[in-house]
Amino acid sequence: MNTDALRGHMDALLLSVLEHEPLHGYAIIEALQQRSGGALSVPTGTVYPALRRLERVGHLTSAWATVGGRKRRTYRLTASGRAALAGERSAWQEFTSAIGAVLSPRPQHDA
Amino acid sequence: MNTDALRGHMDALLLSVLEHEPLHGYAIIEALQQRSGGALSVPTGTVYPALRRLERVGHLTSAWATVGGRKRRTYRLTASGRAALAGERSAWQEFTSAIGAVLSPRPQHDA
DNA sequence: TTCCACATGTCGCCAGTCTACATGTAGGCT
DNA sequence: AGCCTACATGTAGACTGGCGACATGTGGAA
Repeated sequence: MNTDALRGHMDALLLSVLEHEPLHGYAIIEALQQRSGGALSVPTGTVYPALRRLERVGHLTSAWATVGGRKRRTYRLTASGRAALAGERSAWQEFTSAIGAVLSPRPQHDA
Repeated sequence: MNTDALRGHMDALLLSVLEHEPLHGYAIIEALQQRSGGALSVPTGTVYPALRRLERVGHLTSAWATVGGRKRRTYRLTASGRAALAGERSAWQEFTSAIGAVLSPRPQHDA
């Protein structure tokens, strides 16, 4: 799976996966894959820039850590990020219900 | 509503709205708006090029008609378009379930 | 020493959506 | 007559953001 249809929903995904625990980029990618049952394979070229963008607008903060000799940049939700997540969730509801309403197969109208 | 998050789902919307009856561009825009309960306002600059693209790849055919002195280009689903619609529908299912799985608020894990 | 998993990052491409503009008819209202 | 709105189609160009490909480096196992 995984067309470029994710467009516009990446923020929601990233914020959601960071809701309960701070994670670093690589772990975020794995978390997305696991949570979606393997359906989502988000490439690094998408995730890292997106994380930086979310930090730039204040929805995330980051901190470096070294674990086992590996450098990680760990991201954490801010209050603003939490609010944004709530907004993304309701936007997602509206979005799916709107598209779903159009897409749902309706029986051929019979007189 | 209506961000550019429609990206990648326009084809599905257009094919779906044409499933049971041929329509012309202007009517398609109105149909999308009605079916979505007013949520979708797709601009002409999106719809007309998209229709032409779908015709180019063989999912639609078009024919001119004059109704009340107005020229209309009426689009109709082809067999290929019907197949594409089925594909779009199942892709939409997969898509929403994948994103939904990530987005759904999960309770804070407590020991 | 080779290879893979871990880990982060950038650059440039590109598809597709949107804004704004251009064009024209029909019909109602004043 | 003149104006406005709904109907109807279309294009050009800007913008956006996800993606593929590349670059870099560590730790550990074979």
